[in-house]
Amino acid sequence: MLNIGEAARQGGVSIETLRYYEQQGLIASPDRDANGYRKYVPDVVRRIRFIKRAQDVGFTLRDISELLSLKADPGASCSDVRDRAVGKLIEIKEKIDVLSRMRDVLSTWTDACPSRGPVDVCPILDALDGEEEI
Amino acid sequence: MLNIGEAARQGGVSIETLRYYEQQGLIASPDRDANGYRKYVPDVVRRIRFIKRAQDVGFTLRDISELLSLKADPGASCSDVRDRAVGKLIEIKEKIDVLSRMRDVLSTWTDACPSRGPVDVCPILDALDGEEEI
DNA sequence: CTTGACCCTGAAGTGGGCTTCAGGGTGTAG
DNA sequence: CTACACCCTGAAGCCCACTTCAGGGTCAAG
Repeated sequence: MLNIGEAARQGGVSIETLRYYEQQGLIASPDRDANGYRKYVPDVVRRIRFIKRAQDVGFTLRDISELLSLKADPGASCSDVRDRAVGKLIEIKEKIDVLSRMRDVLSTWTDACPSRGPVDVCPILDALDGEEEI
Repeated sequence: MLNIGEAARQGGVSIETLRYYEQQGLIASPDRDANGYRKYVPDVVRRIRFIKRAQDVGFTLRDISELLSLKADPGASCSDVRDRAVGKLIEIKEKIDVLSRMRDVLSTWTDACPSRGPVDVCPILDALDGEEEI
């Protein structure tokens, strides 16, 4: 059995984060010691890492909550999980598209800027101020 | 002269947003009519669009504030502006990199999922649960 | 007995960019 | 006169994932 500090260390999160996860229902409320301290089964570390890995690929805590429900539900199918992953993939691709467009515009602008001279002839400010649509 | 509704319409933002920009110092407090209504010079529309365009390429309102200060400062140089743009470009590229990695991992996972069968044999959940680092 | 590391709680704060709310005044058409 | 669109203010709420705060208890070493 692990106290919260040990569980946090092994899971790679802070103690506060762990309490937050519990409050959000991502981790079951553990039993308590006589002194009121949380006592975790070692398996909680696996759960924490699940959450972190899911976050690393873009899932929100709300998403992860759903994934954990599916994981625990014998009636759930693999395609339910895949659907969430595909949905997230689409979200991420959209974000990449938006950011790529920003990058392209900014690249054009920084390339156009001579990097010297006063701001009243700055092509970047001109672009921001101008009538042309991006 | 424009009242706030007209300025908002022409700038493509909401009235509340305009008041918020004023509060944040992005737009100068306009003169008021006898009834207390804001009266904008038509040029405010250009300012609003500057802000929106800058947001569109990834600048935060804080960044935009700085850009506007540079724009108004005769002592500022073009390279000051370019530096912010280059910094933002780097930020954006980093975000794209992070998202691209997420996309690649999720792609691998969704490709590996047969999309049928129960969740206890789901490769996506296995990956999230597993020991392998992403 | 004190120090220091650990644990507990509920509530509030953070950042970013708004939006919403509560409670009002103004202006004009019919 | 009434309906309706428009304007005003300050404060609070929203999302997300935490972090920080205030104020306290527990426990082992020296």
